[in-house]
Amino acid sequence: MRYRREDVVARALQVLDDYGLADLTMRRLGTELGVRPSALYHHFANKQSLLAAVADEILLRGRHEPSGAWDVRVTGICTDLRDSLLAYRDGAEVVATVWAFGLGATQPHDDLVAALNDGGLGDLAPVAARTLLHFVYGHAVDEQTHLQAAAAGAIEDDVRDTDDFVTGLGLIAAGISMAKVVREASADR
Amino acid sequence: MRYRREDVVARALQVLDDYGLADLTMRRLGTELGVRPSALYHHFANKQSLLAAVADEILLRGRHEPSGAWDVRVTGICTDLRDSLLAYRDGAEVVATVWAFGLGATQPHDDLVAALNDGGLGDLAPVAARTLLHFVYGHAVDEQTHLQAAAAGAIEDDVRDTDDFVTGLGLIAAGISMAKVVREASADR
DNA sequence: TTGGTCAGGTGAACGGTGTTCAGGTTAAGG
DNA sequence: CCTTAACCTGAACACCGTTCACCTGACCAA
Repeated sequence: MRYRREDVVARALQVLDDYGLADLTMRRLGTELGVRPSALYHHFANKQSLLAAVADEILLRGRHEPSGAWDVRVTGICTDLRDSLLAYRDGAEVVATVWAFGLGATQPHDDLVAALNDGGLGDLAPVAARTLLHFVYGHAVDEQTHLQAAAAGAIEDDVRDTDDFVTGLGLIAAGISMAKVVREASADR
Repeated sequence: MRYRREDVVARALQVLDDYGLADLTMRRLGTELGVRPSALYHHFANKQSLLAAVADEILLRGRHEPSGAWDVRVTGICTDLRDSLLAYRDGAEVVATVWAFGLGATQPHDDLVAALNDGGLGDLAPVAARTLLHFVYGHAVDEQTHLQAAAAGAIEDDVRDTDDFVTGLGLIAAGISMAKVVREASADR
């Protein structure tokens, strides 16, 4: 059996979901495909590139085209992003890392900037977008970490995290609305 | 020469600052101290514990006792934390990871919750504190990553990041103030 | 002064990791 | 059919964190 790039990515995503990021190793993935680890380097220059492709695949599978008013679109992008990250084991860490290293996973950022620009945020749009992303990624990583720690020990609250996410997101959204008002008021001067 | 726990931590912090997190290995640290790697396990149960001690040391060295009105204290804690993270190479990633894994680095969180409680945020205090932390950690990690990428390639903007930090922090602070007002208004009902 | 205790260190190994590379194999297209 | 290129092998390299039986030297009580 010979594989194409997309086959490897799909299998990597499955290994990630089944065994976690720590066990997503080139040897493990090779074994899973019935192939030597070195064969994987015909599809990806290194492991980071593989993970970048996995991150993009995670985002692609959970993507909803943003629609509606700019502010509901902003919160929609964030909650959809969160759902995408939580849909696969360690998904948040993978996507956050890839994004931080600038190797991919730019879709959520681009969508957010577009929505914020439609909202008239002007040059505040990029800052606001990154602020939102830092929150979503940080919260999702936290949630997934504690969720996995709870799976091997004491029981933790589950529903709490969703409320926390909505509340935290609302906090930032409120700050953005406020900044928009201030911006427009100073533009009238 | 025989070492104590604190000596090892100090040296680890120096290795981190000089060579980065990737090169802060048990073997490297051992060599730096003129000691076999196995000797380090007399001071720390594992590498994670070592890193936790390093993270706490980073925070301790940059710590300023919070003072003033609750809201200036909140922004003060955040900017001081950012300064602490940026004071050492890869400091942000180390502290953020230790905090995420729940192995230490709780001081900033505790300080924030205290300040927000003084501000009458009530049960919103923990959520607001974590939202602020996610922003500070995320922004600092981003900044340090791009700063290091710029050190080995194209030139990047430096001052921009500080402005972005202040702006983003202001966004969240505004959201918190707004939530506080809403909270107090609904309490009058 | 002596003898014991124990924190600190040694040396060697174990099982893992990402990555490289010269060469073999197989499917597809002219 | 034969060539070409994509795919894969096998073996090695240089690391990594961690464990464990054993040694050593400073300190303290007798």
